[in-house]
Amino acid sequence: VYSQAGFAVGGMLEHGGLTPPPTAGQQQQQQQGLHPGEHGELGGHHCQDHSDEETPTSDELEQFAKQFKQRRIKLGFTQADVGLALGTLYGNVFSQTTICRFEALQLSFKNMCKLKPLLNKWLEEADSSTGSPTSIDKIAAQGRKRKKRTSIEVSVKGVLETHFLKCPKPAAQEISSLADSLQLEKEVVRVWFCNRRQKEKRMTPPGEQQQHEVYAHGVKTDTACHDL
Amino acid sequence: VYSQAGFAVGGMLEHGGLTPPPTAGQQQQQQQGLHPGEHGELGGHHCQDHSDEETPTSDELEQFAKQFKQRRIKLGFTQADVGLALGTLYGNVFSQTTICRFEALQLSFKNMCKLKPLLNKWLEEADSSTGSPTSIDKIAAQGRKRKKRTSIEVSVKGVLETHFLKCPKPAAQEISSLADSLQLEKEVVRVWFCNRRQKEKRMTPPGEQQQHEVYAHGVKTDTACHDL
DNA sequence: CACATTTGAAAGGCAAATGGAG
DNA sequence: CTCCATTTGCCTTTCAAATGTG
Repeated sequence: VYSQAGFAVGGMLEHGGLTPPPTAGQQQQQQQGLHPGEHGELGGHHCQDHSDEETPTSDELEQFAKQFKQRRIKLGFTQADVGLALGTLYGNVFSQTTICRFEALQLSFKNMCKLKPLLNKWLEEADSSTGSPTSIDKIAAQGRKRKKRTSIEVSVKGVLETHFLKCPKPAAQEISSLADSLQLEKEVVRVWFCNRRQKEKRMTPPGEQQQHEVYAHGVKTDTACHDL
Repeated sequence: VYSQAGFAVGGMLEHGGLTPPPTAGQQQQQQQGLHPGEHGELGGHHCQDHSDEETPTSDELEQFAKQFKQRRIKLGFTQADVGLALGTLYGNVFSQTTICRFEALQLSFKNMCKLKPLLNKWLEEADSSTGSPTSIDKIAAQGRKRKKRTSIEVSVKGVLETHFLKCPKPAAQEISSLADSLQLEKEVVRVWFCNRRQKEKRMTPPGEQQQHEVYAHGVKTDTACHDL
């Protein structure tokens, strides 16, 4: 949705090496997500960076992202390849989506800063081993840190939704039995309700005040929804 | 015949603690009855039915796709996983996108017919090996058949586009030198022009009479574009 | 738990690759 | 080789699952 108007079609046809972006006269529209400015707000604790890397500026990030993409493509890797490689190399897999966002500068500033070192490392790695384009040992990375995202079936979602309407805040026990009957982990169901509530919140503000259901009972802090 | 009747599959002994089938609430579709009857929808095709597999009807495909998705999810695989697995199993990798399209019935009838057997095979495989969730030997599939899609950089595209405007039908030699200067395979460039021409065609028909640019030179059927 | 944020599975757009016919 | 139809995938985007913080 963002215009991403930045591409200056420089006729640069460098081969082999890659020239740092032209820096030709550019206007560069305002960045939407990157505002490095305020990391001092919560008591002066600056981004703890390794000695070798300090908090980059938005411009640096932008430059890096651009170059990263260029090289990646030149080396013949897809975003997905990179995401996977990060896992095999540093035990921290990422999805193609995340790499995409990084390249498009669609992550938060903090998030960008966090990923940059990793990607930079990968880039060096990939670059150096250009000579050996052989099997980039795709040994599956086992050290997966984040839980794999669960896909919830449409029909199952329907059931959950129904329950939510009846009781947006089920007690632990109810969650258990629900999870049980749906063959889902209890944790997944619990989180689903949390997220569902968040969603409800997000959607309500705009004028709509469907207050009947929610506090008609007068009970508020209670988790009572005993009727199923 | 596909033993698709087994969806309900109560069995699956899961030491983990999974409870048998839900059976609660409405049970989604449960009719397994195949309707070998009506055929002839989706155009009068005549799918080459191999000896072992009958050409499925649209309904059958729909049923299969639906069940396929359900089981895939239940087994905890992503579309991407499946695509990859097809490669390791039968040397025919597919992207997540394709699996997605299959499930959503967004492929041509012929295409659906072609993929169904493969997916069915995978499904059986995956199903049976439920007990051994161990490393699903993701040995990279070597037998890649289709060439990996080349990503063409934005700036490079710009250059190609420029050339196209000057000469939509460059001679082999020109293609060579162009490919050379852009560091792309000649074949990639050739195909790019082919595809570009197709695109041009697609966009023109609707009343557009964009004759100015194209044949301003007066040369039309000629492949002459000697001025670069 | 609420709320903010990170992150990914699936789906959509466009086009790269393929195959058949001339 | 071309054109053209078709298959197929890279990148993108949406919605929400998972995680982090108070």
